[in-house]
Amino acid sequence: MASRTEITRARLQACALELFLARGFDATTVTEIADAAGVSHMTFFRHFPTKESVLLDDPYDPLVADAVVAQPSDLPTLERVRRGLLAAWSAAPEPVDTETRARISLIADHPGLRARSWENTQRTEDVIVTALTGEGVPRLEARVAAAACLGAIMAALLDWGSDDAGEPLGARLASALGQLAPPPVDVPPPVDDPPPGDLP
Amino acid sequence: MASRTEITRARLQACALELFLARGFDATTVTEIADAAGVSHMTFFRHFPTKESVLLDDPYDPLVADAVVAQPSDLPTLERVRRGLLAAWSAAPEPVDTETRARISLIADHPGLRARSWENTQRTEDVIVTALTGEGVPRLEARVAAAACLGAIMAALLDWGSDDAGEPLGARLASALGQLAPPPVDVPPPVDDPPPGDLP
DNA sequence: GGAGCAATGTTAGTCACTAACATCGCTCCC
DNA sequence: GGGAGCGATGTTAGTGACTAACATTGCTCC
Repeated sequence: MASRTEITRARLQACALELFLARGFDATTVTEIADAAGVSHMTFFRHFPTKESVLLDDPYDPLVADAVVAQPSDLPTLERVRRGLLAAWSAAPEPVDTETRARISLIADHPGLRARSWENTQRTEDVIVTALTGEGVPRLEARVAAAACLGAIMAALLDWGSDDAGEPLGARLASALGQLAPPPVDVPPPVDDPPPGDLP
Repeated sequence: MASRTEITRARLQACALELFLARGFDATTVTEIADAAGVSHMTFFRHFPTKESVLLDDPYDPLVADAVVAQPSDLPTLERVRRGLLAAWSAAPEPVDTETRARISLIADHPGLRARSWENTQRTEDVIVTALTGEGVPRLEARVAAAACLGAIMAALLDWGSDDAGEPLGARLASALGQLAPPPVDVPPPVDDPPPGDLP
């Protein structure tokens, strides 16, 4: 059931999105959003801690961590995280309506918002890293695997936001993570890394 | 030669770092930094556009893009970017003094600063992506490769910032990028991705 | 019908950041 | 040597995000 506060919250989000699309994020003040929603600016901040968060409140799931941990533990960590994220998405793909698209577009075209949205991603990263280190995976290894996979996902998401080109989001995400997959056995000749000898 | 403005700028940076370490980033006001440096708060903003930028002004190099493009173009894009970044680092490893360490520590322990520093990384990403797409690499592919590699580097950097543990930074960066390398031919049995059929 | 609580409003403040204009100090040129 | 001119800085006044403290409203449950 939709309580009073949930209604207010939803109206604030809707009015904010509308104003952001009409005038741009920076040119819209919190007071204007609150006025449009018929509340005071204090009510806005009781529902959203910052102006950005009215666009960015993706409740990043802890079940992503479960999906990662559920992958076979003898896989390299990167591959484990990659398959976990793939599994989490196909288990519960987020609905992609016009409004979501508009939100992501706004974020993709605004460096400050892109940066802030990375804060959400970092929370997801933390959840994954905590789950993996709890299983004995070295912390740096877990962090790098999570950051690389989430970086790829973010790139695909923002790329889709700044230019849809008709391709569905799910396909782009799958293709992004596919790039991080180990190659099909023989395509690139196995070459060693350049000698890291002179790294300080 | 150090012009007057360069001296002022350096003093602002030094005073800011000192105050941030003593009281924390949020508890330090720009006016306090300016006072400590013996200038007005307006002078601060003439040298740094934001309070964060006094910590984050890493001039992210365009020669990274050159190093990436210089890698063999028949490699998969991810591997090309990975080797390019490795080459760029070993060609010009950034000096790691106490002050740099303190700066990165401050950033690593502050979610807002971590997010902002991602803005710098995005500029590097843009440079790499522009260079690669100029060579015919599909945009999404270039973005994903750059984001994954830079995500791994950021993770290693912040991990090092939040807990040095004596290991040199260069070793951590090399190990982070090493995780993204194609596996040595046979370790993980070549398994197909889970069927992506139901992706919307 | 009133007690109590949750949501909201009011007011006053701090701080990051900007714009407009004044001043100071150095250099260069006569 | 003495201004002219210019770059760096100061002053002042303002906007807007965000916070804290306290008042008010309106609904629910006894």
